[in-house]
Amino acid sequence: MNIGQAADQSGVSAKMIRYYEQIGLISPPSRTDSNYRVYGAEEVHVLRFIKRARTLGFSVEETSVLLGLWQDRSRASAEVREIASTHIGALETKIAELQGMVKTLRHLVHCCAGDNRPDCPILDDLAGTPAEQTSKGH
Amino acid sequence: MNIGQAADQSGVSAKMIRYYEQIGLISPPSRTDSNYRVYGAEEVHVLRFIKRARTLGFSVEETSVLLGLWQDRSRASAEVREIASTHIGALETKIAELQGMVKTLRHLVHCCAGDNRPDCPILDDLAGTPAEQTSKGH
DNA sequence: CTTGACCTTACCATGATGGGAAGGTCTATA
DNA sequence: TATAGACCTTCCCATCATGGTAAGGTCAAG
Repeated sequence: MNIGQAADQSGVSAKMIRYYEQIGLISPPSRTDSNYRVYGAEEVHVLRFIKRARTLGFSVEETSVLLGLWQDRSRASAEVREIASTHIGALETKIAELQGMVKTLRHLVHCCAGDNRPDCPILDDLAGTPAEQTSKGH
Repeated sequence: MNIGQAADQSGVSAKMIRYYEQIGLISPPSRTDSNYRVYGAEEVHVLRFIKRARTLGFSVEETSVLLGLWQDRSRASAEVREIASTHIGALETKIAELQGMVKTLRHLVHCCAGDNRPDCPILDDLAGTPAEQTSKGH
């Protein structure tokens, strides 16, 4: 299987497959006489594992650890669980931050007439003119 | 005021102030004889505007537009409102994505014993062994 | 044998930020 | 006054994950 097929079957672009190989996330595959990379079902399986982990928001670094645990028969599932739990915490922090932003913006949009008058509470708030903290003092 | 004081008062690092100047987000300040950048209250005000917009998740590009609207006396507040609304939509999409990830991970962690047994549903799921879609079939 | 779709490497770009080096300047203190 | 140390300057490099492009080799079908 060439890199293009492997990309199609795994959902990882050919570009990224080469990149993952370069940074050592996956091992270099064998090559044809004409220097084409050759992949088999096992490699595609690994790539799908990577794709799934990335989709779940794990960094490449974390994915590398998970991949190592996956391929290590003597791994402790507690370790995997801990990585996942930590990751959930990070995601929730991020969600809370974004929700804070949305809340503030919603308030601002609500207060903004949206017509052609140059008086705009959104800009006033960004400029810090009224109270510096709009979402708080509501 | 030197760049260091401006950084302290605006919350934007000196490094980023120079960067914003370089990409044209802010105009070059005057300089002392010894080539030091000199900032006043107005410049700090602009920097705070930028800081606030960035904190709210606006990209530098969007911030640039908002800054232009802020400084343009004939601006339409409808335009600002639209930018903010679009931004809220993008943030909410992102939040939904992250929540999807958290949901899947939660399910996985819940199913993972967390002891030393090498059987780990998290890794199984990442590998796509069971059903490819864990968060769906619950 | 040509055409077009693939593959290879190598380099550049993104966005927003940080780090560091090499050198100039300013201020306080010994 | 000399010197130390805290600033400032520019310039270059790194991050993280990904995409693009260019120049060239290969393969399969017509």
